Amino acid sequence: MLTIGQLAAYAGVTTRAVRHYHQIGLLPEPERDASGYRRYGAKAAVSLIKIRTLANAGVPLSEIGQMLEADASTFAEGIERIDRHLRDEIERLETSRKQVTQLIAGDSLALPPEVTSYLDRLREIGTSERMVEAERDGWILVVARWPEGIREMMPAKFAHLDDPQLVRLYQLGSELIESDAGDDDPRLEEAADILAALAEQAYTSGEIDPDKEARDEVPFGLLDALAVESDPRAQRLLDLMRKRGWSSWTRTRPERLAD
Amino acid sequence: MLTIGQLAAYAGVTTRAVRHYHQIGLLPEPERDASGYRRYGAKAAVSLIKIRTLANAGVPLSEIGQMLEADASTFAEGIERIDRHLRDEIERLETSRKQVTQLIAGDSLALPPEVTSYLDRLREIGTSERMVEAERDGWILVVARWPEGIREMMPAKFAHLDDPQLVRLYQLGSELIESDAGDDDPRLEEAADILAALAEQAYTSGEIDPDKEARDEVPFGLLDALAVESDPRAQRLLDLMRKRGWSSWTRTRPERLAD
DNA sequence: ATGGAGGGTTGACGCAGCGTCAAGGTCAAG
DNA sequence: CTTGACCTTGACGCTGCGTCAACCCTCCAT
Repeated sequence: MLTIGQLAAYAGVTTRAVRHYHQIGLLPEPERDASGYRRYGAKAAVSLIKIRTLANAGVPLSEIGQMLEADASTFAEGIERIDRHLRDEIERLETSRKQVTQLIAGDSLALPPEVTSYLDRLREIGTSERMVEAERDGWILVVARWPEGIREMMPAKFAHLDDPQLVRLYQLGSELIESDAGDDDPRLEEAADILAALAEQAYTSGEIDPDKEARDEVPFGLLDALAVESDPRAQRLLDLMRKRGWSSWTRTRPERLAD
Repeated sequence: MLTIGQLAAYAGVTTRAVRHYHQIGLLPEPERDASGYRRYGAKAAVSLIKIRTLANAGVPLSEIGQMLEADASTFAEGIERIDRHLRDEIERLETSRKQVTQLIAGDSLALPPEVTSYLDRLREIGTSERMVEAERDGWILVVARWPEGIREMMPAKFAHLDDPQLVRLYQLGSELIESDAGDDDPRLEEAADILAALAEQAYTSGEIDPDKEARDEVPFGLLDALAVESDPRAQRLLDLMRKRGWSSWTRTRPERLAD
């Protein structure tokens, strides 16, 4: 006759686990000896080992009881379910692992490689680190909203970097964000002019679909808000854009107000 | 400004999750509006998305806060840890899956294929189903104790089945276990004779190492107990073996009492 | 103005599978 | 007789939220 400790050791589990199985009725409570100790026979050891085998395989304890009582075909059916579940779980972890290894590269937290390359390009053209970080956070919001569409829009974004206007814009942004210039800095006007010009280009070339963007206002609002939260002077930039007939600098759609 | 529901929807989580992150201090509580509603800015959305990215990757919430604050090298180190953990987890599940698919074959619950083949062989030589089940439970105990050694001992076991004595023994066992014969059935004596002869053979041929087995009494005791629990008449068999100078039928070692 | 739908608020319990005290009683050995 | 290793029950803790409950707020249609 085994004590609970011996039984547990034999099956390679803790005594707490055994008592837990008793509590949930998975393993029947054995007889007690004179002093109230549980005393186990060999069948208990066999049962416990079977239980652990299924539990190690990921079967929830609540199902193990039925599985051990089931006939062959029901059992096989249960096994099938378990196996599917295990496959799904493994797949989930595999994709997690892929994402995690991408995280090792600095910016890629929550960002696909295309976008991190874009950020690296920004650094190459002299964009300041804080500006890149602001840009990165913006992309995080964009990717969260259009995880699929991101791939198709990136080539155009890269191409855009050949435009000296855009390069100048990032330069202005870098200077401003690093400086303590006030709301009245003339570079804000210059930035607004460039933004308006770029918006005009994009709009007339049909690159922007106002209807499409109208249906998805939230992210644009968030992007504007993010800019202002990152640097309050962005508010002034938004105002300047509105004066020029654009509802915001990220939501490049002419407003009715412009009428 | 977003409500908690809008924020949650944007990041693809539930409001409960967001509130949970507040509770544990992972996401700072935002300002409230006049009616006490939480109002979120864009930075909260960015933070929440970052949090979910790490959480989806399997990072415990308790570590995410530090990881997001950490510098690049500390972050990379954390990622490394996470990745190792993911690898281990995947491996664990893979082995579970292997075990589970083996379970589909009937007897293999907690048993390696060598043993299930052995059980199938027993069926072929006419061993009754209940006898096979008893044998199977015995093997479960054996495998639990010597998971490594099982592979090397099985060939000898298979070879043993060529011995007509052993075949007869399983036949006797099958008959007895299926019948309601009493303690005085002469077949018990016959079985004891065979067992004693086999034990003698094994002992003189050096197949058994008494010292080795002495160090590991528990499993032998369990096997004896299992037999008796499966069929009380096994007790009589044990007694008969003891009379013949063997301490039990599974623990094939001569006792001092035999002096 | 009213009522209902669909938000929001805090508080609390529930889940799986045990780990881990706490506060004792028991057993075997020296 | 003591000591240390075991046993007993009971209860809380952990992770990451899900799910009531009971109530308040806002907006829209009537």
